[in-house]
Amino acid sequence: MGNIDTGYSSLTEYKESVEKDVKNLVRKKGKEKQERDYIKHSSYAISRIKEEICLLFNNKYDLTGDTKKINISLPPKHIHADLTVSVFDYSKTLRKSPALLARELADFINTSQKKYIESVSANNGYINILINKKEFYSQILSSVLRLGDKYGFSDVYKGKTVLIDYSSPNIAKPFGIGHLRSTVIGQALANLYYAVGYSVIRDNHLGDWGTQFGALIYAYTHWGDEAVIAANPIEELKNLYVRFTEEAREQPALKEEARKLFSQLEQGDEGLVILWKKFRELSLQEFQKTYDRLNVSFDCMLGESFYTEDFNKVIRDLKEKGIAKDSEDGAVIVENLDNLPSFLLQKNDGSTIYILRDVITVMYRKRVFNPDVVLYVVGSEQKLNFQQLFALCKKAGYSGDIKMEHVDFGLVLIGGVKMSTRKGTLVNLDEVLKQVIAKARDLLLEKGELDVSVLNKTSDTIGISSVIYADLKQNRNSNIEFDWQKMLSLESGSSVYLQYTYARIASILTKTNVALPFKKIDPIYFVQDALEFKLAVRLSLFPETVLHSVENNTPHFISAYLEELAAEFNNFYTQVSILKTADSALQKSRIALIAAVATTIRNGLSLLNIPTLSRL
RNA sequence: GCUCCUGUCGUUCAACGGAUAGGACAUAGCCCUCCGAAGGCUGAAAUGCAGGUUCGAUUCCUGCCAGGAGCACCA
Repeated sequence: MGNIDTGYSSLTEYKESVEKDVKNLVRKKGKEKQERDYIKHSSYAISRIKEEICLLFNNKYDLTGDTKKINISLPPKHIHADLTVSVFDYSKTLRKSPALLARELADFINTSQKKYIESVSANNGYINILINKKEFYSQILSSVLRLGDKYGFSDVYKGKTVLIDYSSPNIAKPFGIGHLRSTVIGQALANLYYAVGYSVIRDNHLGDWGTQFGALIYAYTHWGDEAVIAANPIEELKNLYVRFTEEAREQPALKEEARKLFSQLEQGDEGLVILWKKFRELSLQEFQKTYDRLNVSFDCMLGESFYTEDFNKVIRDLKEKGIAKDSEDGAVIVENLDNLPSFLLQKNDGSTIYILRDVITVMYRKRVFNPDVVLYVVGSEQKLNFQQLFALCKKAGYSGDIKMEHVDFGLVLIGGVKMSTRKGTLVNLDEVLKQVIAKARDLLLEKGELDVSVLNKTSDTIGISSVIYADLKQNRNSNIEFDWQKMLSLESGSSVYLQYTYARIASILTKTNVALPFKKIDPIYFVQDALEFKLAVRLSLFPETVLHSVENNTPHFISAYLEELAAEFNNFYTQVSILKTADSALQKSRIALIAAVATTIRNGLSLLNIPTLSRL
């Protein structure tokens, strides 16, 4: 965080100051790991059910005994049951037909002693479960309300460390809607991994090094206008860069100039370092505004510029290991690695190229953070590069047993093709936010009765949320066709639906004078409507959903879950009046239920880095 | 040319190899004197084509078709 303006004036000083920040960070994370309170996953009601099933299965057949492998979910609508477990996996290992196995297991379970399960029935390869409602219901509600904003968290990955490399915008280029994807997916994953017990290092791997800076320096010194830049830094730096690429097309010699300048920068040329530092800081100030709006934060911003030390040593080592070699013109290349296309490591003028800096980054991360997992949240167009990077690091022994994963995502397309800065088809994130906030504001004014002081804040929150949510609700790997109308939609299927549901509940709770969170709920089962119990069962699956989402790096599992939960609540809401419930014990029980729903919606959205409002 | 990704209602997205393929927008209707209608309820509407694997395929394999991305001195 602290390396925006540390007053350095040379590359050496810059790196020293960053090193110091990193040392503090490592200490801080170590301490946090020690002192953090973890919530036992086994304490959740759903875990107890799974354990019971697991035990019963193992009593009948000698199955693996791993609770994690029990596949539990809600049954489809037409099945009358609370939960369902499939036996397909076991049917393969036991070489029995799914239908027969399910029947045998169901019969066995029905004649055994049970605590949480009332009874089961077999259907095809499924075992449909009726739960001991009294026991289960009170356990779920009390755990949601007791844990509050920690409901859904667990200790499953306690002790593990993950480093997440995300956002990583390029200096001197506007923050496009494409970078939003890496930023919001990365931030959601950071929240999710933390929730299941990981120690999380959030690293913004800035694109602040490379030949582009040679180009930028050339453009700046030849065409730059100080006053224009001061007025609108990023826009002007972008214009300079665009002008450079245009002119370089006419005169290829300019590219040579840019390479030369970058090479000099890399060798620490004082004048060039000052320019580079200026570009970097101007950009970071702009980026910070965007991060603040999105409520995104990092533990460190170790850009590419930080990983250039000792690259000759690495090159030498890779050559000795027979992985890299000199090409005829003096560059360094890697050939025949795992059948991947060969690639360049170092240019023939001795300066570094991105993949070499990535290798050094891996080594640094291994040495300093020693993570179990590293996630690269980067677009799918870089898939090949990561295959090459991972293969090289593995072969050279640089990554040890770190699990490195490219969490790729599709492009944001416009008119079916990739957005491009040069073609001017890049949609600026600020522009999107501006419009969506204006739309939210109009809508709020239409609904009336909001005083101006909260109007701005609320429309900001709604607008920004819906942009984040639109991205996170879909599977990462497919391309997104950018569509203004869809982007500006604030109806069902947007974050507003969830925030609206939350606000509805908050409103009821205010009217019943119940402050959230309330600590105690009577452990009595008092359910009149079938929907109440169904809601509770769905609530119990939230911790499972969080885990599932982490295991697949898919934040959209959370949004899907929340939308189903909200829909079920809204249905309940139209059928039952909480305020008019005559029986006071029943009313109390219902209040606890909706409070638990609200808590879960809030927690889920918060994992996606989206805030809730008690009033829209 | 080679490699990878994606083809699902009109549109845009879901669906660990599993039960009747699910939502949203649009569309045809219904529901506010009643806890917030930014809501709820009821319709119509889809797995690119051809084979294969098996108890079962939108999902896995092969071929074809269509769209997108990548393939050394950019990142």
